[in-house]
Order: sequence, then structure tokens, then C-alpha cells
Amino acid sequence: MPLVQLAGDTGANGGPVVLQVGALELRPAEGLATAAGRALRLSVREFGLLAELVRSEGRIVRREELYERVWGQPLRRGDRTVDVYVRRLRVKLEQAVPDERFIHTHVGFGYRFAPERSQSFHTDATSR
Amino acid sequence: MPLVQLAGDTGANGGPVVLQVGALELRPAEGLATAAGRALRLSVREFGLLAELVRSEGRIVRREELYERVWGQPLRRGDRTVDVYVRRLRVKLEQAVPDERFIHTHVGFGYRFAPERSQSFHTDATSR
DNA sequence: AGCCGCGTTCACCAGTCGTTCACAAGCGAT
DNA sequence: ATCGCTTGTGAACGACTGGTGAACGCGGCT
Repeated sequence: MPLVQLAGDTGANGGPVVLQVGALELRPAEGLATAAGRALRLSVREFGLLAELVRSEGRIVRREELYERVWGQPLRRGDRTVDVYVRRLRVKLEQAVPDERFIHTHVGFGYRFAPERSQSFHTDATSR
Repeated sequence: MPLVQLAGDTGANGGPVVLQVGALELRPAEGLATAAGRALRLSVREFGLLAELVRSEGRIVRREELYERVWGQPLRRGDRTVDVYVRRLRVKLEQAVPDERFIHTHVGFGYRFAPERSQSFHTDATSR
């Protein structure tokens, strides 16, 4: 069950007009991203990476894959570009929606995009 | 009848896309494991071992066999690595699904993976 | 010119991971 | 109960992965 909601399939390219996940909404055609109704100020690369992550929502995607899809060329060994952009996206996303986390790290595998409540009022399992 | 459900046989390698047992779901290609819908945070080794156990679901597997399949080399005499990783998996699985036990020890033989209800005396002390 | 945003790269920091111990606990046989 | 072997468990260690802040060069804009 994908959480991504596609509002009106169309686009000459066949892609959905709107990608929506949680409080996030992307309009790839326009390059517009809004969080909780407010527009985010994203650069081209930032938007591309975010869109790719959203499209892969729920799955773990390797850096190599992300880079290749967004930058259009193979990731060079040792290149930390993806990490840096993930960082920038996290900052802007957190600024817009403080109580949700979107981009999750899976060490040794890659990144996974999924809206999850920031752990503040967990299931009270603090003991141990 | 195996409890493992294979949702869509495929994968260029021939393996199933999804391994599903009880509340657990593994996607070997991504390295993603979810329990009751939530993503588990597993290291590469942890995921490998869990996947191997799930694949052997219901059968007792010797440590030597597990190690060889996951680590790709023979288990050295006295090596406790498998035990340590089983321990870590148990912790994370119990944290995610408290009322089920997955990894069972068969002293002198090895481990067996199978979802079984935990004995909880507080929920139903009348039985027995 | 100066300013600014962007993409890229670097260096250092922080946290995780894999591995190995040492000791406790469990279990079967005596 | 006691012994001997197997398994559970917590901790330590170095190695490695990812997080983070900042610098750099470039092009566009004022």
C-alpha cells in the first residue's frame, strides 16, 4: 500500500502531476515543493533528490542509485555529494515540519524516505 | 506447508522479492526489514543473518551453516559471532514485536526461526 | 564592481558496526 | 548437587560510515 498519493495521473511524460506524502507535496513539472502549505525554497539539485526520494517512498535506495537518477551519471567512489544534499534537505524539511522526520539513514544500505513522527512521545518504553 | 510467503517470485537473481513471516517482512534487494509495518534498523550483517534464518524458516540450522552462508567463509572453532548476532536480532525483534518470539535455540544443534507467541502470564494467568 | 545563491569538495567530528573477550547462566549427565 | 560443555550477555576495541560546517569557484544579478 503506497502512501504516495497521485492526484490525477497525467503529464505528457506519464508521471504524476503531484507527489504527496504526509505534509509534503511536490509538483515536479513546476519544481514546486510545499510542506504544510508553505512553499519550500529548494535548489534544482535539492528538488531533484527530494523528488527521487519521494518516488522511492518506503524503500531503501542506495546512494549510487540516487546519484545516477538525479545527476545522470555514476557516483564516483568516495563522493559524498548525496550525503551533503540529504543534509540540506533534512534541514529545510525539519524547519518546515519540525515534528516529522522524512529521510532515514540505513547504514551500509542507503536512505529511505518515509514520514515518521519524531520520537518525543514514544510508547513510554523509556525504561530499561 | 511453509509459512514463508513469497510475494511475487522474480528478481534477476531468482530470489523472491519479499520474504514474509508473521509480522515480519524482508526485502533482500533493499536490505529493508519491517515488523508490524515499521522499519527495523538493522546493520548489514544483522540483515544477512536474519534473511538467512527466514529462508530456513522452521528448520534447525547449525551455526557453521549460518556463518558460511552469511559471512561467506567457514566458521572458526570457538567463534561466537553467530551467537552475538542472534542476540542482537532478538533484542531488535522483541522491541518491535514484543508478543512474538522468532529465533529459538536448540542446544547442541543450532537455531530455528519460527514466529511463536510469547508466554505471557499477565495477559492470561488463568490458562494452564 | 560587489553580492548572492548554487554546486561541489574537503576536513573533521560523531555515531555505528563488526569482532572479540570475559563472565554469567542454562542444560544434560552423573 | 556438582561437573563440563553450550549458550546468553554486556562490554570493549579499532575500523569504518555517515553527519556536519565551511570553503571554494562559478555565474547571474544589482
